Amino acid sequence: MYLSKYFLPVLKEAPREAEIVSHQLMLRAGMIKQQSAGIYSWLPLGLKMLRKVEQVIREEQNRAGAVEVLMPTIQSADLWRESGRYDDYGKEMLRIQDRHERDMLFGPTNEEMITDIFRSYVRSYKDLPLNLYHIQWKFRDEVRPRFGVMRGREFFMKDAYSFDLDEPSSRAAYYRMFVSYLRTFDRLGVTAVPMRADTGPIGGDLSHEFLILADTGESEVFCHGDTMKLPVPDRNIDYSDDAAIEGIFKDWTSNYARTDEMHDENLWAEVAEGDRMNARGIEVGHIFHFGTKYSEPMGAKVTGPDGKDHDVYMGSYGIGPSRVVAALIEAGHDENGIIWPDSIAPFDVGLINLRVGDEAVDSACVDLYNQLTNAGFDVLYDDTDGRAGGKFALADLIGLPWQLIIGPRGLKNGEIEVKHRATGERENLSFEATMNKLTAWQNDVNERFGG
RNA sequence: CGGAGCGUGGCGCAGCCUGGUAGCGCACCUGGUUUGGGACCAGGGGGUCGGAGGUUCGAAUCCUCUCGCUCCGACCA
Repeated sequence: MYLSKYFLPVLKEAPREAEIVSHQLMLRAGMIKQQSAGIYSWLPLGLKMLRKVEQVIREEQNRAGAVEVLMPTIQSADLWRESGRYDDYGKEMLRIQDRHERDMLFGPTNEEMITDIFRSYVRSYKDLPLNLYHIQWKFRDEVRPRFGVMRGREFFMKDAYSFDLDEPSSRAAYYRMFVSYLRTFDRLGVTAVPMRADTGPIGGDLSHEFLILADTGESEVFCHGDTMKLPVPDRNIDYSDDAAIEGIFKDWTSNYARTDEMHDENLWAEVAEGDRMNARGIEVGHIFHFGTKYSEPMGAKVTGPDGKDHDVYMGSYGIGPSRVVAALIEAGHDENGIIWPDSIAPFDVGLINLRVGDEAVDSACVDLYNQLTNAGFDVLYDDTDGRAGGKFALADLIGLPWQLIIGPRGLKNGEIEVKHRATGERENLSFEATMNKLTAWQNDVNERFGG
């Protein structure tokens, strides 16, 4: 992408209303624009990140055996009356009427609708297990939206729903999603820790939250240090091996790990002092196992091997990609701007032309741009007629992993200045050495984080 | 929903207390000089001061109402 043809409206100063760093940086980097309290437009750079996060989540859901659907944002109130939640959900649900004065709502979640889909088609236990998910905008009319897209009213969420014949198989489905979340956050290049969670108004008896660790996180995290050292299963994981999956779940949940909400000082005291880890985190995922809470009132049954009808056991599994984007920034930034993880930056490389209009520099940049693009790199080429300082500031602000700086001075020696955003390391390399370095990096990233 | 605060060119702010017809920095446009870490000179465009009503000869400024936004608390991916 040529910067001159892109739409990247950066701000030198952060708008006053932005208090936390991710919100400030998202506004400054031209990723989002607020339209109303808790409601945002996603501009090209922000959308690019949102899509990348979404895609990682999708790949890991698919790998774990979930099947993607897409349900509408607008739902009929009737479904919610069946489950009893139309009255229970309260003011957080945005209620609207259509022209025929039918009661509708902007979906805050989709348990009812997915249960309706399920009961419309599935009759036999032979069709189970089934896990359907979608990635769709949700609306919750929060009393107090804040922190940019971190707590918006409209937000993007991946929500998966599992259906099983009985409780043991339903728990197995829960464990699969648990493990899939471990892999998802690992691929997103962040440390996310599962914590035992309150099941809340949604009900159920088994629930975990996943928190991305960041100093600026809202939740206080108490966990056993060993949890941080556990290996995340690699891409060859076999999700059909229930015992192995349950083993991973047990490894990750045997140690104490809770947020301030569920914290128990007595249990915490039992953790050896040297093992206690106290940190802050941002909740980005939440999974629930809730049995027949919705299937029973809504009549979602299958015929079992015994020839009788059984209410299906369900669980739901959410990750908010829009919040994840903000959390990545909270977890990775410095005074100059964003530092994206290697695995999930909006572009791989920023190519900076220090002397636009100089024939030699221009053609060197274009050649390198084409070469990199052909090699599979996503490159943002700063071909604008700006000054060096401004270009460097922009590159640091949007936080691409690599900056390739080409100007007349270095070009005389056939060299490019190669800067790594995360470490600040810079070196002068030949064009060939630059390609080799980036290719090695790309291979390493694919190896560690690739699907 | 309780408490606090803020709305003045695109962004950041001053002016308000003590009414006199809107200003600064950045950004933007034109010309020129520059060009390796947010240049300089000259010229220029853009705001009915969130909205409505009131007081007054006169309102960004005082009064009333209203809308929007932010922060703290209770709740949430």
